[in-house]
Formats: sequence, structure tokens, C-alpha cells
Amino acid sequence: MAIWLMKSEPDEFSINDLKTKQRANWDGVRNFQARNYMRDMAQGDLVLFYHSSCKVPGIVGTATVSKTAHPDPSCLDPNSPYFDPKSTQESPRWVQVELTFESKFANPITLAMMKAMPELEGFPLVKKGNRLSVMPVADGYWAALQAL
DNA sequence: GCCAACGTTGGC
DNA sequence: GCCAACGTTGGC
Repeated sequence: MAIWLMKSEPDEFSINDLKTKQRANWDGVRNFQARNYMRDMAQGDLVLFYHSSCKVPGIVGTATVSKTAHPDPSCLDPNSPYFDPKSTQESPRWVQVELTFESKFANPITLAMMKAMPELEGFPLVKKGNRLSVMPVADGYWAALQAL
């Protein structure tokens, strides 16, 4: 089983929204590297849910991949903020995965905490200028996070 | 194919 | 709200 980290702005879609819905399609990813990682996800993979662009950025809970990558319909919808004019019915370009809620942490693992951990040096999330919204979590980093 | 201009992300 | 970092676009 692989471990992933996915970012979301809580104003757009938060861990509470996922908890309420239980299942949700993770759409709107418009970055090729992030998309390629989503294609690599397998059924049952664990996802660390990260809140970005908010008061206290950090990992706030977990989810599992309940449906692997399939076309993201929002890229074909002219009324969607995620509309992509370069996508076509034959070649939609973008994918979504379906996540199922697993847990919400009583105490989030904040970005500040992670930046202070020497074990996480090299983890893309804590690198300066990181903007990747979907990333794999290597075993060593996962072990360090679990220790919390 | 290079690279400047521009837009977006995201922490602070 | 600011700004650094990075991805994308488009002219050449």
C-alpha cells in the first residue's frame, strides 16, 4: 500500500466536508506532475489530507483511495472553474480519484511541526517553494509522521 | 527550442 | 496583502 499526501484549501474542500460526504471525487487537479501521481494511485492506498492556504497549514486527517484515476468531467464543463479548453471528450487530459473518509485527527500535524523535524528533511512538502498538490510519501517520512 | 512575461500557489 | 517560487504561454 502506498502513502500519498493531497492538499486542499479548507475554504474549498475541507476534511470536515469529506467526513460529511464520506466519499468524494478529488477533481480540479490541473498540474501534470500531480496528475501523474494520481494515475499511480491504487485502490486502498492511504491519503494524508493536508489543509493549505489557511491559518494553520497541516495534515488534518486521512482517507483511502476508493476509486482509481478516471477522467475528471470538470475539464470538459465550460461552466466549471476547472474547465480546460485543451481537453476533449476523446482526450480529457485530467483525472480524478475518489476518496473515502477514514479519520480526522484530534491534533493536526502542522507544517511548523514538520519543518522542525530533521527526519523530514527532503520531504517535498517542507521544501521551500513547494507547490505540488499531490505527492508520494516515502516510507521513511511516513514512519517519522506516524511517530507523532 | 529558448526565454521573457505572466499567472498561480501558498506561507507568512 | 506581500512576495518568492514555480509552471505555463507565446513570440521569435
